Amino acid sequence: MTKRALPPVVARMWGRETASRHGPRPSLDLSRIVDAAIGIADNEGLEGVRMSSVAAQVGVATMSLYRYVGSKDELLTVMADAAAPEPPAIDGRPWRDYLTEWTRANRDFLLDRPWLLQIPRNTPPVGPRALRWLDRALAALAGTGLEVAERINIASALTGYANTQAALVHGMTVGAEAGGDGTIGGLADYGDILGQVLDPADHPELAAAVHARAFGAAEEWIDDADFAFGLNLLLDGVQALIARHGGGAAAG
Amino acid sequence: MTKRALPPVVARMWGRETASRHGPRPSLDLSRIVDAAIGIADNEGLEGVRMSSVAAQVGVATMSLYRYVGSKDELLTVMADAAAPEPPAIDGRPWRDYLTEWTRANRDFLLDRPWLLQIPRNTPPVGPRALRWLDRALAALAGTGLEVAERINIASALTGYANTQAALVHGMTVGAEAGGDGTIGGLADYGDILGQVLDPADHPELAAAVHARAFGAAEEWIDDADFAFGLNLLLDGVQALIARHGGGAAAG
DNA sequence: ACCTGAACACCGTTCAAGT
DNA sequence: ACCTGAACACCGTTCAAGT
Repeated sequence: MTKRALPPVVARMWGRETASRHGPRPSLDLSRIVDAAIGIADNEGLEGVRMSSVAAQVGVATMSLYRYVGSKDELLTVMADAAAPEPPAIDGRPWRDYLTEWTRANRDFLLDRPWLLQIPRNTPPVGPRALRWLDRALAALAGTGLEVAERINIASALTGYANTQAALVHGMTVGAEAGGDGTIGGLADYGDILGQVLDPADHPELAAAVHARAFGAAEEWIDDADFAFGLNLLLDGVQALIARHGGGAAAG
Repeated sequence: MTKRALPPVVARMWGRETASRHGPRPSLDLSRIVDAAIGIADNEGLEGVRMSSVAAQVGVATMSLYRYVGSKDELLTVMADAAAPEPPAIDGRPWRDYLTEWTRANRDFLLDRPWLLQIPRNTPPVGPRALRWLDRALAALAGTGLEVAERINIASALTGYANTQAALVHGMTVGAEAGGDGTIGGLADYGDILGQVLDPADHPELAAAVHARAFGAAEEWIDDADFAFGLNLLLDGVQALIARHGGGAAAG
């Protein structure tokens, strides 16, 4: 309410830095730094992103970066917003069609840049990109008669779902790689590991599932069907809610 | 299928270390180390967990820890499993009642130990505790006629939801604290920030929502109602699925 | 086989000058 | 006001001995 000063990271993400009056002009801007950092993360993963490597990439001394970013954490926060693509266009589609694509696109860009999954998000969305994603989801639900708070909750549940799925698929796909030392190398392995480790007395249901090779079907376990399954759970719930409201166009 | 050797972390989590034949007996075991590390994380947050601080806590040299843990990352992985409580007991309750409590309990222990949210999970669950949680969810759905794969997917969607919600609530509650420098200090701030930053042309729906003070209602925005809302979205979806299967006891 | 001290490598960040 | 080199602090991990 009280119009407090914006937190520094937020100000920077929106280009709201108080412009400096005199003295030499800056030789960089934040977006060049962020793009360089994103490029490094794409190529080498998040561990490749060091203040020194980013600085080298843009051709300045490491220290110069601290003119543009308060800390490495801030840099990561800004990267996380900038690395997302624009949300898909609505084009007048019914809410369910659109939100299906929206959620899928959300998951997909996380899988394209799995290092995004490693950046801890301690706040609700504040960056322009993330807020544009939220905005589009709200717009898609505009005709449904749902209240704003409900629509926000739905969008947040869907983002959460996209995140969870991306993390799961990524964890299964990559397996033993930089970072998680000697972990799991795909689904066959996973069932195998569970089989070796489970105590039927302690994990009866799982032991039965493993025995029944529920994890053996491997390839199709991770594919799109599972994603659609959970997503439709959520969207069915939304649809039921809309119906209960006696609301607008509950097309699908 | 091929009964590969267990990844070292997994072996350690399940106490499957190959016992050593002769020479001095170990002066520690993994669980003492892990408990110490958890204690530190509870008191000081995850940054307080250093190999040196953990070693000091158990009274050995830093280097000794590497007898029990391959790396700090491994230690974190083991901590993440050990820090979870046991899942709630089913007591013959109908699936919907139980899964509601299950998901809520899941969120709650994450909020009790928010440092768990910071530990990146690159794999599906492999620890005994996490697998017991999964097992109980499968058991609760046993009478519904759903297939194992479906039940696993449901459990995974629910854990994901618990995680997302915990992260959201935590991010909103703590605000400016160690780690996320000068970020958001609660919901009033959030609405305020959005108000300052949004461009109505670019974020029309959100701008309208902020204008209508959809974020101003503050206190109740984050409370239990929102959690229940999204959860019921999911559970309604599950219920619809069960009904479609023409399946068992869809009580709840 | 287990424990340990010293040493190394790496990296984020502070500081005091420079222009 | 912006850039920079040197230096500091911190911490995970390797190594070579010790028992």
